[in-house]
Amino acid sequence: MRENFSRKREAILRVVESTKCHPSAEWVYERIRKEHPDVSLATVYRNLKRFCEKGCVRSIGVVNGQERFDADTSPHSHFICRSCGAVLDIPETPFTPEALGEIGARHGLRVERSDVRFAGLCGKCAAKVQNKS
Amino acid sequence: MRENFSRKREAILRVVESTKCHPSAEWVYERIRKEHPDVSLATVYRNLKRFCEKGCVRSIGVVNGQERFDADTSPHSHFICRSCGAVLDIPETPFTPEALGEIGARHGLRVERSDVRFAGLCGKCAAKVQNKS
DNA sequence: CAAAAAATGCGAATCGTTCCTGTTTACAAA
DNA sequence: TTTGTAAACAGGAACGATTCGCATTTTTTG
Repeated sequence: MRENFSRKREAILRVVESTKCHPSAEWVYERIRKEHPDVSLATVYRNLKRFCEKGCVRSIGVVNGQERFDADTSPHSHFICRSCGAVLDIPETPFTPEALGEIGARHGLRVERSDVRFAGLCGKCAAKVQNKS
Repeated sequence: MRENFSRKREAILRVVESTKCHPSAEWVYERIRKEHPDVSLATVYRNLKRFCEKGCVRSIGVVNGQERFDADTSPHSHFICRSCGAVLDIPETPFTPEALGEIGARHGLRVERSDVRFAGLCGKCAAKVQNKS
């Protein structure tokens, strides 16, 4: 049985789950308003935070001043284009849970997770830069 | 010959270079004011941004809402304590420049860098949690 | 030293996010 | 169906980090 889920909460989760663009709160808000014009931005923020706490959504950190979210909580990394801000999934994940344990032991820490962010230019932006010669 | 360096700019860079705490702009501001009480917060921000552009300082991203900086630009990773927010250096760096090239080729991207963030509890905070049993 | 360029201080503005408060909704018991 | 209660919500105010605008000061150049 699913948890307590109000209509709007469910709609917000569906929006996050239905995209691979790693949306910001604002993006989710714009999108949700097409179906539910009476949802407030505060509700989007509240629920995104709640989903992260419950573990069904993951924050992938702040990109250009906005926090970005991902409903795919399986292990994977991200690439961020420094030109257009796009966030793409990258399957490579260098550290196994055991490796995290070893690193933690070596430094006297309890390492729970690792996040890898690649940065550079996505295909489109790399092409644009080329053409400016 | 070093670049154009005003007195205050130099002082700000020295502060960043003199700590391993991966400071925020606010931290640098508080610290610099002990020697130069007339430095403004805007100048700290302006110069941190400039140092990042010049490459002599690196941003290590946003931690608890504040951007954190590191004057050690050699390859290394970071651990962030989810309880106290401390940022520690971790020598492990899983991707060589060649590996980044390969990953980029595989996905049609120009991958320029990778940043690894470990998260969990630092020694002190792990101990505190233990004691709460 | 004078003129031009660069850097700064300070307060206002911006922007993402969170908080506050009165209202609405969901759900269970009567 | 009505009533009571807790959770969720809307909307706007508040907040905090960062940036901007512009007058003033410092540094550089000739």
